Amino acid sequence: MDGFSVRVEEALRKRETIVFSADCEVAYSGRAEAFLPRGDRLFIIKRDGTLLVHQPTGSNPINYMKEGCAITLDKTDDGLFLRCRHQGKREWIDARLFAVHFIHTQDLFDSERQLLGGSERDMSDMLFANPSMIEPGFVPLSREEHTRFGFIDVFGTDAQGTLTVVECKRCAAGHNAVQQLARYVSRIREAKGVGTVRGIIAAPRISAAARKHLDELGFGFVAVEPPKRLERYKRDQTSIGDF
Amino acid sequence: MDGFSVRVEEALRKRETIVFSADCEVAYSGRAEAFLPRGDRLFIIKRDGTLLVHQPTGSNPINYMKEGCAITLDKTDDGLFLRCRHQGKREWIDARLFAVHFIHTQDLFDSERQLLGGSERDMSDMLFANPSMIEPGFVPLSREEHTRFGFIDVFGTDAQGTLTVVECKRCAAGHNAVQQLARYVSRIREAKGVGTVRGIIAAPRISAAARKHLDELGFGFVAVEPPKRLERYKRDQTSIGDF
DNA sequence: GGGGAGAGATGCCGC
DNA sequence: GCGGCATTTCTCCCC
Repeated sequence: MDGFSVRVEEALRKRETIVFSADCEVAYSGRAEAFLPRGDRLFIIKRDGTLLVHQPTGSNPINYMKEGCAITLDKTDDGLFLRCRHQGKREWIDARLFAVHFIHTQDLFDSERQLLGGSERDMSDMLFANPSMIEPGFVPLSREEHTRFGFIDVFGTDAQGTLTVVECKRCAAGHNAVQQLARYVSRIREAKGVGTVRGIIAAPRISAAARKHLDELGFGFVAVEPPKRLERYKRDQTSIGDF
Repeated sequence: MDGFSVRVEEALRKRETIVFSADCEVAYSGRAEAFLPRGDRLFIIKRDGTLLVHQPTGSNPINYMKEGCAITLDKTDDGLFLRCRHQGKREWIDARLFAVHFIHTQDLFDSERQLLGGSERDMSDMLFANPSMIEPGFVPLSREEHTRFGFIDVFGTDAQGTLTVVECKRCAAGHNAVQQLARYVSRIREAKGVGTVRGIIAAPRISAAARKHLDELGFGFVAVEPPKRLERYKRDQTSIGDF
């Protein structure tokens, strides 16, 4: 147990990644309040002051503290505590460690960022470059624009020259998408003094309730799948093998 | 490296928790597409078929697969690959492992669930029990109710007997909160044929834009902090020490 | 299983 | 810093 303290404190000083498992109980206070009774968990401490506590199942940490928390070990008469404080956010986690099963500390070298495709951004790029996917005669004017009316994915004119707002969703559109679209359209109507501004949702699909709402407002829906532009890139990566 | 394969395969068979770090590159395809170039990462595999890939900084996994994926090791002429397939979701992750730095496998015992307080649910419970926090004369009729109008946090009558919908937010209220409230109020007006249904947002604060929208619709705002009911509970827990 | 809404949401960007 | 909005959101609950 003492060897554990020494290793943790040395690794914290060297800003190494720390992984250990322990029989423990955990308390959290901050934006909410939580208490986790005794059991075995996996702890991860990163050099940026991130703390993760994982149970043996589930993809999300049962407790966590974001980058920038101060972590200390506190050996008291009541036992050994791992204390984690986030001064800026007035949050803290205390874990009482009844027994430590294993520990590993290591310096990890990684300067890479992940390349990501198929996002809503990629989708609006695709529609901007291929406006006929929205409808024949559509002329895009701008995309991904932070206007004073809000953040509009694609903005343009239809075959009749009518101003048209396109709201993209990379997955099924719901109420939120309809309400966002309605907000943009009504603000542009007001601001431009134009009675006829069209609204279109572009998404792989739309929920029945949202579709009903959309129809009532006189807006349109276009079925569009998000692009997967990385597929070719990855096929060209011989290093990652065959897919 | 061969010892690594043996340990992983034995741990997968025994459904133990597996932790290892490796110099690797990672590809993902599913809801989106991603590629992560070579670097050191920490891998966690849980007995329920969860895979997490962590970089040395940041609180979120850079790659992950939820519960239920099939994990295999594949030794090819191109090198060693960790392959993770999620048949139901048509998602996969392939990690090419250039070098493994350490590995630990262990069976973890944990049957506990976390007790949580300070949620929106706790907030509406508090307002239901203390209706004067909304306004004098407010009489609550229901809370957290799934009605055919939607999910209404607190529903009741004001001092004049007017039907009133209260929408709770545990943090700052924004546009969504105003739109939710407007939707509930208009549906109840329609359904009951009542012209006068009031709407109130109860939250710690409200954004300026949302407040403007709220005022235009004739709705009200009440500043309320979410309760922290676990504080006393945890103070009573002598086992977790002194706060 | 789909839809709707909350979450200790998180993260990003723009003002 | 706040605000708005996407997210491989995740999670729960109800229909």
